[in-house]
Amino acid sequence: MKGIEPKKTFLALPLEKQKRIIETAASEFAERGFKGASLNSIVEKVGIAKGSLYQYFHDKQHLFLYVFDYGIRLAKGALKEIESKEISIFEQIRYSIFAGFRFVKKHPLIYQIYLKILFEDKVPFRKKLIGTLRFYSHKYLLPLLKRAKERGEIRPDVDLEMAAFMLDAMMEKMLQAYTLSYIDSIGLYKADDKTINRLVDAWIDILKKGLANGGID
Amino acid sequence: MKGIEPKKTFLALPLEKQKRIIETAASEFAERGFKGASLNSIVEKVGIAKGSLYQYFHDKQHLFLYVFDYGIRLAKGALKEIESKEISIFEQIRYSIFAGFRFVKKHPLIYQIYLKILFEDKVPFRKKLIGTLRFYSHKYLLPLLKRAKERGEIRPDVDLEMAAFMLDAMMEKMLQAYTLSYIDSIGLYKADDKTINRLVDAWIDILKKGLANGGID
DNA sequence: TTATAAAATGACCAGTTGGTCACATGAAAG
DNA sequence: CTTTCATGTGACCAACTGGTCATTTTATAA
Repeated sequence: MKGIEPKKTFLALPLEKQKRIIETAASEFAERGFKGASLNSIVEKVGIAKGSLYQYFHDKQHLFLYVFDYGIRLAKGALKEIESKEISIFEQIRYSIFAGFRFVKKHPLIYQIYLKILFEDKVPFRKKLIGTLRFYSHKYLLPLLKRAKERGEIRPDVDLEMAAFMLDAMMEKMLQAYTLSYIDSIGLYKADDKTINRLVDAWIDILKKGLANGGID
Repeated sequence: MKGIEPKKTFLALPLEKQKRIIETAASEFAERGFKGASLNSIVEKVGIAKGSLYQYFHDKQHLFLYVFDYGIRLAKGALKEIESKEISIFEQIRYSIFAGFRFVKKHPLIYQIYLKILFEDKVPFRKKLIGTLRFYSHKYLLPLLKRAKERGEIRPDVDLEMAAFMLDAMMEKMLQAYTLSYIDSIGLYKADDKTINRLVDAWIDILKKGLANGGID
């Protein structure tokens, strides 16, 4: 899905106008999803004719893919190279969730588009699109966990596939709770850094030690 | 949101016809969400005139709420009274996730509707609707955890609010992975009971003991 | 059988959608 | 100044949407 190009006409536009079009479209897709987004609404808000939009993009899908790809490029490297750092797995996890919060704070629209299309009907290339934005995927987490196990930071009998799945589920839900009030139940919605820190601390503590009382079991 | 009633005309219909209408509508909402669902498509599949649908329900929203409510009634008591059982918190959690799997197996359409409207734009009464289907909510989990802590099954310094949030996130994701292939990464998608058992065992193990090596930290 | 009420029907409506295209505008080239 | 050509435009299109309603069909009652 890399490198979606608009028509040349669009690239000839003043950068300011390009930006206005992209951001207006992103806002529309974030609010209404792919199918629900209205091109009429977009051109009206931007202040251009409908025909002009079709000088820039072949169709709705082309515009959508370009907007998403544009967002991805902005976010590039959000999680870059945490792996290489010489810190414990739990510090790596902490860095990862902070990176996620930083991303949804800085690019709320692209994250909202991601949420909209997660379960939406017949979104073009959904699997590929959400794949590019799921930083907490197996592909990312599993190597971290494996190396941690080799270093002895993780119990040798832990099922790492399951551990990655669990981390993914919890981190994703935290970002959702930060973004949508009706998902939140622990005060994460638009929380300040101090609150986030406190919650992440509590989270990591349970991650490390588990819930059970009395050491091993 | 309890007790959504259709018009009397609908209730006078043969039960078989009622069922056909509800199930066809449920299938349409499950596939396309609230806004995306087409009444034309529904009446065509059922084989009735458009006007007839409006003899049964006031409008699209009324039909939607009735279909959802109907699904809820079927599912009623899926998690009933686990709390009262004299088993450990981890057995209670195990029962809870099994109850969830049983539900999405038995009523896949209503669960798919739930997923569709989770992030959809402007769904009527979304918060209330998803509230009725989120069995793993704070309201349900927190009392369980509190009693478990009092019984000494959970470490006394565990943040129970966070623990409930974590359990919610992971259990929800398991049901999603069971339902949608593109969410799954550990072989949960439409998994058989044996596989589910194995995965739940691995999950509970990590829940209890945590990830960290070496007991307390 | 007839009269009355209830329910089923589908043509129709206004509104919206994504997309098109003949034309107007403007800038550059000769 | 004129010609050429890329860009901008918005009326227009067919396809669809949720919703209406005069009319017909069916069931009930007298």
